[in-house]
Amino acid sequence: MGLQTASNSPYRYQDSHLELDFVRKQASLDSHRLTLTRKEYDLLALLVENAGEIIPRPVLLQRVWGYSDEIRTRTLDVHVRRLRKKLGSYSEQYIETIFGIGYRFQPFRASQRFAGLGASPLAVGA
Amino acid sequence: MGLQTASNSPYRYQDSHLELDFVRKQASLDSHRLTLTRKEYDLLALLVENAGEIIPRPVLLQRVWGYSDEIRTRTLDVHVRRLRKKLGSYSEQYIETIFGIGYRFQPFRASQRFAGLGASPLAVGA
DNA sequence: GCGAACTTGTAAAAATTTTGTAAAAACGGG
DNA sequence: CCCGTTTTTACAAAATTTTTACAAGTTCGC
Repeated sequence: MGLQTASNSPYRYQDSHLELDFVRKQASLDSHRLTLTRKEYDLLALLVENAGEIIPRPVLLQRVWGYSDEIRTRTLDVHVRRLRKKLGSYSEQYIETIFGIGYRFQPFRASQRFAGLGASPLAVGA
Repeated sequence: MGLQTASNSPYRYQDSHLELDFVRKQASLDSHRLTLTRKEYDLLALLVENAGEIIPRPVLLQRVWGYSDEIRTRTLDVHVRRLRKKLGSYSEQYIETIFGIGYRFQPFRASQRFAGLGASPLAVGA
């Protein structure tokens, strides 16, 4: 055995709609190639690599743009918007805005169910 | 491991219009001999050998010209242009510009590719 | 609930970067 | 020298990125 499927390779992300190849730096949505600019890809890749986790704005600006905390810019918002556009109807589910903090990528879930009865999905610790 | 169909030798590339003989270092388009200069051939051969893969500009400049990353030159662009000219009407399909990264040779296809992400070894690393 | 202060969304313009192109200059073997 | 090849130059065109300006949404104190 020892077979490693594409879906659990560390060089690749895959869910039912979105696919990312971190080596070739390419993404596809529903088996259709997504044409992303460099910055768009970098941003998406960083979010996807940390799927399920909130990435604060300063961290995104640091890791994708190399910006220190002092710089005031709206380019992150604009890039998020363009990414969402290219993600089409899934964008709302994929890229989540954490107000006052940053953004979070969530893997696709077929049924947008709330996380059971006990734990609130809003418990983000911020 | 890469399958090798019987019709293809590693010393030769062939699709419905373009043919390259890596041993004789000759190319032909629609069965008509292409007269390429040495650099033109080297560039085309490198692209074709990695068909379907993006080759970053620094890699092309290194492998064809021996240039290190510091050197600023436009000779790659000029050579790509001359290659495209000699490839005639197919040039747009064959040699693709990956903005901000490099170039990619695509084998001729009557209908444009639909596939998502294929697994392939050559790293982009840009 | 209301409103001020702050944050994010959005569209469009502006700025920047990258590539395309033509032509001239430089190179190099014969 | 010649002549074909290669490289540089200078500018145009294209693509990307950032900024700007304002709309819309959120938080929080009162």
